Amino acid sequence: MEAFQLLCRGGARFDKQRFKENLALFDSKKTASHRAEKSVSENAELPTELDFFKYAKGGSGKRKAVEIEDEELETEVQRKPELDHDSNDNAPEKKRQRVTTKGSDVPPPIVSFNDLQERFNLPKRLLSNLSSNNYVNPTGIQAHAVPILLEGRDLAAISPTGTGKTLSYLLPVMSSLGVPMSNSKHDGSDGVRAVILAPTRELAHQIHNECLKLAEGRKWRIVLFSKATAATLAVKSVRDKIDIIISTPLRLVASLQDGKLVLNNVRHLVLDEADRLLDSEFISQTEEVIAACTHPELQKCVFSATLPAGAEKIAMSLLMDPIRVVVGLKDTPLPLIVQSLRYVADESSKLPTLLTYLSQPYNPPILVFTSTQPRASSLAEQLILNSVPNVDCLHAGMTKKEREDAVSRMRKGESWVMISTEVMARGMDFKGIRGVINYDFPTSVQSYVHRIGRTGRAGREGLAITYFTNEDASYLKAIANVLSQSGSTVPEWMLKLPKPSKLKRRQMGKVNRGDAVSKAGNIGRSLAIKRKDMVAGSKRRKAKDKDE
DNA sequence: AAAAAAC
Repeated sequence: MEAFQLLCRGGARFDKQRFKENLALFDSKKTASHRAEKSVSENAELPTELDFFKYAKGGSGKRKAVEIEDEELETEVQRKPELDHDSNDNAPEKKRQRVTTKGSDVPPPIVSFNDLQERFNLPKRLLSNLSSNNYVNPTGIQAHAVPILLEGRDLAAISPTGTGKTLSYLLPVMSSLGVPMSNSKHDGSDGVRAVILAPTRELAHQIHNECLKLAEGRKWRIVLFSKATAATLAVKSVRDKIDIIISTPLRLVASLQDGKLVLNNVRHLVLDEADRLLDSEFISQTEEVIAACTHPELQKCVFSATLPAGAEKIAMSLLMDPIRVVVGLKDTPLPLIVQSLRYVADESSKLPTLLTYLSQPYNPPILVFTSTQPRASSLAEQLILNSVPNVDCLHAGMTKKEREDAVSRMRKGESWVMISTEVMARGMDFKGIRGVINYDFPTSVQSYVHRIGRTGRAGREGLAITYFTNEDASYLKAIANVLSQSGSTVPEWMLKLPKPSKLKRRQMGKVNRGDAVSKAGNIGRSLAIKRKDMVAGSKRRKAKDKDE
């Protein structure tokens, strides 16, 4: 491991001169990356039926017409504030991100953050913290979600990657809490008042940072839950002064089971990346946290860029009289991400293809996704051995410190090529990421959408390239559909590929996509799934108890 | 379905 780190350092020298040259090159020739990619294709022998570039002349012609400005987005929001039906069947050529809401008595959206002061008496400090952190105008999801949450309603919010979901729940939660627990005005009810759940440590950390920005100037106690903080919170007098806990589910569950944490005063529970937190691997933990939040005035909300039908049903069953807000088309990436699919024949041609790509001028930093931890490590090693500069690696098999260091290098712009696993796929907001390469094909539509959503954030452009081999053929159609739906040009033959079996379609999260909102009675099935998961969860817990 | 992630 140490040897690897040394290698990493050695290979990771920051070559400012080259960096400058690259930037200069790219400012004048925006299409160079496309050309670089095309020249690579000469290396590979393509079977005619898989010759992507034969069909994809000019790459993303359709997409160029789609220029989304934040301002445009808002006018759209103002014009159509209260549409009352699902947008799933809308034509994909809709250029702008539109917002659809569903539910009873939906509060109207805000136009500017200042509206919040009149309508909800938002603390002045929060408003000034917004502007001092350069939050000027609310995004579509913020305009809709903030008033809904401030009215105390439960909410399911679906909005594309990089559209400001975090602020959409932090702002109303902090406003609703009103006065920090440390303030002497509080002596009645004691204990943690808000819990925010996220699926990875890195994401919890990032949410914590955002939360601290809003907290500036007041004595909020906002805790990024970890082993260390869990120990200090075992003391009731400390715990009772906590305002917000941000955590991964399992960390909270561990403390709950130890009896060292009580959540019976929690008034706000947020599930970020909700579909992930409700999937079969996480749901028993998530449910345990939800069950521990016993306060009758508990407000719950779920946020994600994707919400497959199964997860949506579970989410809706958790919420009380919920409002559902969808920005854009569900399970669809932002249109300002230029997406392409790249045929690489087989496993052995992936590395040469990537090396060629990285040997040409490209826009750093880029994020490269692999399917497993060992593949991430060894790919990073290979790139370093091949003298690729500023290569970095991040997966959950690394130590906490290694992970933190990698994130900080990324934030500082020191990494040009970050090799990672799914751990980086969701929620992480590295503003500068120019491109994403799916070195290994994503295993679901949701994974694809979240992975490429690491680029093209907050109105910036981004590039997404997905390698596919012959082995990935059965999943290709589903991903090709995503490209097509979000306005990228896709070769006809990909869309005409035979439908994968029903099993495969379910794997790709595509089943029931059209009629996602439970018109049909699939509730029995979803309950069955839920029960199965709970049994699995309790079995796991029992096994754990035995161990201890 | 499988890997990853969560402690």
